[in-house]
Amino acid sequence: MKIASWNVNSLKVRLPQVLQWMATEQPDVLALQETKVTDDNFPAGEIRAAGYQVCYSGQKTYNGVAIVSRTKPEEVVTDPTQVPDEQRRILAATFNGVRVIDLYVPNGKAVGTESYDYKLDWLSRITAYIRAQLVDYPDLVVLGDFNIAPEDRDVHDPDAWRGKILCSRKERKALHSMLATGLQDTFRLFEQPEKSYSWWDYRMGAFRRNMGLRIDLVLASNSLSQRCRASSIDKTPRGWERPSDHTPVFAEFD
DNA sequence: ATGGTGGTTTTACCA
Repeated sequence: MKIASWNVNSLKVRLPQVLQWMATEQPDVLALQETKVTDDNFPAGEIRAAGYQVCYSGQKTYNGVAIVSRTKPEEVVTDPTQVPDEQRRILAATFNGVRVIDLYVPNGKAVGTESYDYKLDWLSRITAYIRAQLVDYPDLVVLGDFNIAPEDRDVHDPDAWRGKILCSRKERKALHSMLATGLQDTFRLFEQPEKSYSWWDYRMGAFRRNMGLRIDLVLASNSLSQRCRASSIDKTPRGWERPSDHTPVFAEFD
């Protein structure tokens, strides 16, 4: 079972790239973030015409999550009680007995801002939700745009980013608390190339210069992670014309 | 040097 995540930064703009990537890579599940489309405008027809199922939770202009899949999404949840939030950032569904939670973690803007406090509070609440989900679903994947680089090796210039948004101590501590519920960062279960990143700013030729961060993660529950046989980042779509600023990440399970 | 790029029912804001 191949499970992928991609922050598409507008599904309207990126739908052809999503369909192309799925045709090539054949994931069983693809979690999307920043779809930026309301549910009544969601391109479900095009996705179903390509032979996939889809569920979604969106809003106008900002945020929005969706999961494209081979099999029908079951037990779909958009608003867990632990995380009251008008922003559309969470989508949970079950595929072949594997619980998948798609997250678009708040960016946080800058350390010390109201957005930063919202991010930390949101992370604390979602961790409570994950803890509860693990009781019901031992085979659990939590994936998406975490807007946190877990460690310095996930940052192109750790000294320049030290203490900044996406890298601050409190954000990393919040991610650690989430992992401590019983999740593994699947990317680090395997040997990986150095300087592997999943996001590059559109500005300053960041992709060309590989000035990136690894902030898109596929986490798997301890029991499911024992069946993980690969975890990778596919940089190819970031090099396409009119790309998202993120590239797909994915893990494969036996 | 506080810039720059891209998306959005835009002309300000978020990332």
